[in-house]
Amino acid sequence: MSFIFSRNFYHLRNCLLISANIRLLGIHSNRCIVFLLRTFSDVTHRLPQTITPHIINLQFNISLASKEPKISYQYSDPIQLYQEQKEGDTIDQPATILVLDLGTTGLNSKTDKITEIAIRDVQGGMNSKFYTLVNREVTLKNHKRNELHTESGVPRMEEAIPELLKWVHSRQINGKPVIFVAHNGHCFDFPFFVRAFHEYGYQIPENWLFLDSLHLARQVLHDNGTKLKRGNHKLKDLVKFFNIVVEASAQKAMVDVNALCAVLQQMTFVSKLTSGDLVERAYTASRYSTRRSSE
DNA sequence: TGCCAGGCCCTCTTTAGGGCCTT
Repeated sequence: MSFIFSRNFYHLRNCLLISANIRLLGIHSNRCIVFLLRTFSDVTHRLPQTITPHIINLQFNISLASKEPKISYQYSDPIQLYQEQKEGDTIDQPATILVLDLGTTGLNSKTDKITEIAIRDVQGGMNSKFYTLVNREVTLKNHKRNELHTESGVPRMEEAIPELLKWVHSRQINGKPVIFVAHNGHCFDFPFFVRAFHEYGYQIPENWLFLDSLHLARQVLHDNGTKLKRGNHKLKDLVKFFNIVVEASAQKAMVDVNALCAVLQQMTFVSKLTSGDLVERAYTASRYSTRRSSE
């Protein structure tokens, strides 16, 4: 039992949420018992060896009272984008595609603050989702969300950026570009994102690219002769247009990320856009930092 | 519901105005 958990305990917990507790339900001395496992030492010291063959269930409890940073790395299913493949070809992934959504205190990237970061790698798999609340010092209008947001476990932006850099690097394919996709990203998410990096002395890596799915939708869905009218390219409109079912979640920004992943998938198939085409349509961070330096 | 900022895009443009879209 210890051997199994020594290899998997933290990995298992991190896949769920860094502040998650693991409950093990088993049979011991002919009685049903529950063990709450917070650390590996709980496994080695508190768990009776006799329970080993009688584990009947594992439960995962998300603890909101934890003092640990609340950055979560979660599993997601892969999103298959359109891939032009001829017989005998091997599939070449030209870039890592990360769908991004930010929560903020308002619309002005110069004066408002990021409060929530949600990113999903369309490749899917273990740790393919990055989610965190940030800037616990700011106050949200929504009282219930503000209670979660101001907890001590919520990292400051300068604490979250190094974790974000490490995570993106872990998703990168052999130094190939990373494309961040966001809806109305040109005017909203990307200026906030780039400005936050500069504010804390971080440079956006040169091979990070940015693609606005609103811009893309207006171009490709119009070119494709769809009946989507001008003024109907909100994320909700696209979700409805493609008959996508959106799952609810307490992680508000991740709901939109999941929706945009599905929308992006549909758009690439409707317009036969490969990942390589997305790379060609993406911009560098200088597009969003030029305005800042000229102020 | 409308406001907030601002880049994009469309229309009636040519010089500009206004709606879209994001929290």
